[in-house]
Amino acid sequence: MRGKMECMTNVLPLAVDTCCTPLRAAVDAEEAQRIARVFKALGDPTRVLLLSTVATAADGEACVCDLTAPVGLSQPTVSHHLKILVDAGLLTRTQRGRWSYYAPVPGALDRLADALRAVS
Amino acid sequence: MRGKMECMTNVLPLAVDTCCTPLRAAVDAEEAQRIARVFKALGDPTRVLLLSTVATAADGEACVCDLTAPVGLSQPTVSHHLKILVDAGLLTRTQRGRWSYYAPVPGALDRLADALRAVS
DNA sequence: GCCACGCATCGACGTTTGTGGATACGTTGT
DNA sequence: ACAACGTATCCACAAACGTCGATGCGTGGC
Repeated sequence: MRGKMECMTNVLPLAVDTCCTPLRAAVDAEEAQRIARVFKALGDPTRVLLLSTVATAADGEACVCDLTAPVGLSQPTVSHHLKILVDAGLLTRTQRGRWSYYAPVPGALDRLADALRAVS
Repeated sequence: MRGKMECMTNVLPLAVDTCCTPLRAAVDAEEAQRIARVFKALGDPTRVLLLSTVATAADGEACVCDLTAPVGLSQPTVSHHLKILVDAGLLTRTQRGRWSYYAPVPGALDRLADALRAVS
């Protein structure tokens, strides 16, 4: 942008190149929305804690009753957060007996790190 | 969690090992909050688009007037989103003349990817 | 000194989000 | 069949968020 004199605002369409080059992102609006939806799922400390707790569990999975104590929230709230993580593609839910076991999706965080690199 | 009979809920403190092992996350509550704050900044499609637009700009920086058109929002709204990205440590702001130039913080996204790996 | 410009801040409004209590659903054991 | 248990869903509510118009602030040109 060296040598820029003024900005694109209120510039006639014919003189679009007299100012700044038209800026375009590496991702389009749809992909940005797709990426942001996953990031929003991790935009809450409770969900980061839940994801980390599930990922570091002994068998790589945990049921809801195991997760309420570590985060110190009620069971409906924990179920709510877990559902958001499942919808974001970060956790899976499998029901065995009366319990719902949540486990991390393999490679999901790696793909997220790749998406992070794709932004810039 | 194989051989689990019942959950930790309503279990006497003395019998804590009769059930599941007490779960602990790889990150504590404070680090989870620190990580979530950055992810929350990226949890909006407009901000993802803004970050990508700034990062892929010709000189690695862009002023506000260049960024309103790509996202199709008003100038106050764009300034608001840029401030959030700056507070999250993802962008820097430098004022030259009448313009405010925003540029990505080097290595910020890489450090975020590392934090992502530390979660699991 | 004055005006135009680019940007940040403020005030307001509708929407979304996080949370917990109450409740419904599916499963297990008796 | 029935009761107890673990979870998901529904409802309500306070708080936070995204957005824009109006306004204030600093800079540059006249």
